[in-house]
Amino acid sequence: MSNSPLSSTTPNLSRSTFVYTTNSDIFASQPRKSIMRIEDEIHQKDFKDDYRRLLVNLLFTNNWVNQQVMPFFKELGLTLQQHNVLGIIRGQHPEPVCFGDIQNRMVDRNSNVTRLIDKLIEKGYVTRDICAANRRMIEVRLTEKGLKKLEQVDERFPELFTKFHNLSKDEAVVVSNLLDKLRG
Amino acid sequence: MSNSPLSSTTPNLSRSTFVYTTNSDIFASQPRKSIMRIEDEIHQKDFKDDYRRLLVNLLFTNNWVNQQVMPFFKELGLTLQQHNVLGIIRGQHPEPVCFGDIQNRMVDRNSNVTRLIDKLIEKGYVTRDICAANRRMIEVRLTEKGLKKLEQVDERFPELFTKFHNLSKDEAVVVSNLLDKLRG
DNA sequence: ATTTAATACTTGTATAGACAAGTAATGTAT
DNA sequence: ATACATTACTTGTCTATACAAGTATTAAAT
Repeated sequence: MSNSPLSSTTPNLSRSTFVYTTNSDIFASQPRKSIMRIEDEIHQKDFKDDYRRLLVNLLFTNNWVNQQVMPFFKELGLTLQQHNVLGIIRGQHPEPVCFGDIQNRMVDRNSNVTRLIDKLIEKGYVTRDICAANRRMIEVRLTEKGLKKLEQVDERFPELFTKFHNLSKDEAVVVSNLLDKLRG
Repeated sequence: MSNSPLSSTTPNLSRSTFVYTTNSDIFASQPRKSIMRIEDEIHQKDFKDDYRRLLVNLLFTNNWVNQQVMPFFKELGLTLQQHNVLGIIRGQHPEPVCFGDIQNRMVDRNSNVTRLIDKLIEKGYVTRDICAANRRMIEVRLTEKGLKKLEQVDERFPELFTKFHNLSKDEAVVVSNLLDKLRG
């Protein structure tokens, strides 16, 4: 290696000694799983502020979540947003849904509903019609094909959730509730 | 309103009755703050699966976090990623850092370091030089201007963290640790 | 010494996100 | 009835992301 202060090739293996123990550890045949704390992940010594650590952890975790979720939906020929929208439309099925309601119920509300629906029409999963009662509005309906696709996703969902099984159900609930509280 | 099944104009006010209580509630002059659960946020009745609720909550919370954070950095003339990179470079200052190390330490590792650094050079916050010892590598260094900008951000950080004060410090630590555990 | 492989960064492209401006339909006020 | 405002969706533009292919330099193998 070079003698420069740069050090790109140093292997990225500095795992923390911080370990979550469980009662059954003594009997475990596998070595205890060490957890990569956010400080190690991004090579930062220590966060002065607990809220700062939380912020960075949320951002970092989001990237991790995306990496778990994106390939899952990609295999199924959907994006995360497209699946989200399909699910919303199914929630009202066989009644139609308008764009505004889709927008309000979306997880990512910055997404452009018009263009998302365009994609879903291309794929044959939904239809769009001008609403007779209010011609500004668009009625979006699920097709048979769209319903089938959603069922196909449902079947494979458990497989996706296993990626989250590092947390117990109770812990998952705790995180969810605290995230609700965080947003206020 | 129209008689169609569409209902875009129904006000979005269906707040949950689910409320976090504290010991001091009895003495509080303000009404207790009701929390918007993820089910209410996205108008979903109930999640069958705790892990599914967690997944949706993580995705939704990420959007919320971005909305808190983006305007903060925008006012300072930076993006979140640009600030992240500047911070990494400062971590080594006055030694240079190469692209690979920046990549490894970034919160969002999908970002294109080349183009991010280009932006930071445009703004005069960093310099880039070919590493003499290994001419494949680039030495990135912070300028005085870059250092000043980071200090300016530091000064205003507490203001950003107040957005997270719906959680106590202890709760923030709990969430952080559980997120570490989630990623495994 | 020359080929082959690996490393470190660059560039291209297709898609998605952020944000503002635009259009058409409807509601409201006089 | 007409003008003005609001609603609901559309379009444009700029930037960012995801992913793949490309270039230059160095390391390793024979």
